[in-house]
Amino acid sequence: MPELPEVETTLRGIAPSVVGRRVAAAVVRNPALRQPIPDLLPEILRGRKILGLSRRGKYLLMAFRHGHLLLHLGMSGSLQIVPVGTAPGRHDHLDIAVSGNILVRFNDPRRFGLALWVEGDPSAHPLLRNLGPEPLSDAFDGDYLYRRARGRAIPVKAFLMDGKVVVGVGNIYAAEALFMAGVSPLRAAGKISRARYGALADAARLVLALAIEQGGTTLRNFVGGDGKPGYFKQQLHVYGRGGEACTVCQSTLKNVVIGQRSSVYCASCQR
DNA sequence: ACGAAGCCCTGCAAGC
DNA sequence: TGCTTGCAGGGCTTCG
Repeated sequence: MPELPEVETTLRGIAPSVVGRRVAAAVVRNPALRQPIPDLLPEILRGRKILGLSRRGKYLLMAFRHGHLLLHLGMSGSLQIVPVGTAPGRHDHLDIAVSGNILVRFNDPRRFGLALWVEGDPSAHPLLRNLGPEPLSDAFDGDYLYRRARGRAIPVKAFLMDGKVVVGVGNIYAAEALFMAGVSPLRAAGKISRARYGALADAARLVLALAIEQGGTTLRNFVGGDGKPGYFKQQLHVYGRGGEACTVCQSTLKNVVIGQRSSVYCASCQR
């Protein structure tokens, strides 16, 4: 499931092959994503030059002179460069062929993803304008989290996964960051000290940076833009390990549900 | 304003 | 073996 590191990995894998090239053709096979892919997308993109590829949270933005293609991988989506002429598979919903015989293919079995055309300033788009800061930017630190948590009663894990607070921290990395910082995922967000938020912000930053370095976490069959799997999974301490032994103190890791999400933590290391 | 719950969708694993 | 059931989950929407 793509979280920020996986989206970043995809961006880095795809960008060198597409930026500066022109769209030769776009093909929509199944427009029924979270929101429908616009009917006119192929016409909008044809012949246009891709000026850049960037990321905001888990959204990818393909920049053109007359607008942006806004992409989201949902929880099962992937973008890959495939050889031109490769037969499309069952969930290959969108192809973007660019000059130089390069094909970018969007695959998303669960169709929680998104491919929208945005005119004007993309940061003003309803899906982007309320997003919190990037976790790897200077705007994200312990003081920021502490300030935003004033008066909040929700469990800190749900707080950390709220895109209005900070973008890109999904279920995997929230669990890992909380473990690393020694903070219980169940603790009310408003009842955590400034110092502990400092540790938590550092942990989130570290775990995300590490995961990006490793090419993301491969779960199920995530692959980056270059088709290679990520290697971060081997370093997960708590995610997906409920019932197993804590890597630090050997206690049995607990499984709880927080905000509809399964959450694993060590009741002894995390307070 | 806040927080909890519901919804979208399909692959996979577990259970019968 | 082949069916059914339940779970996974990002992020928006709805409800209280």
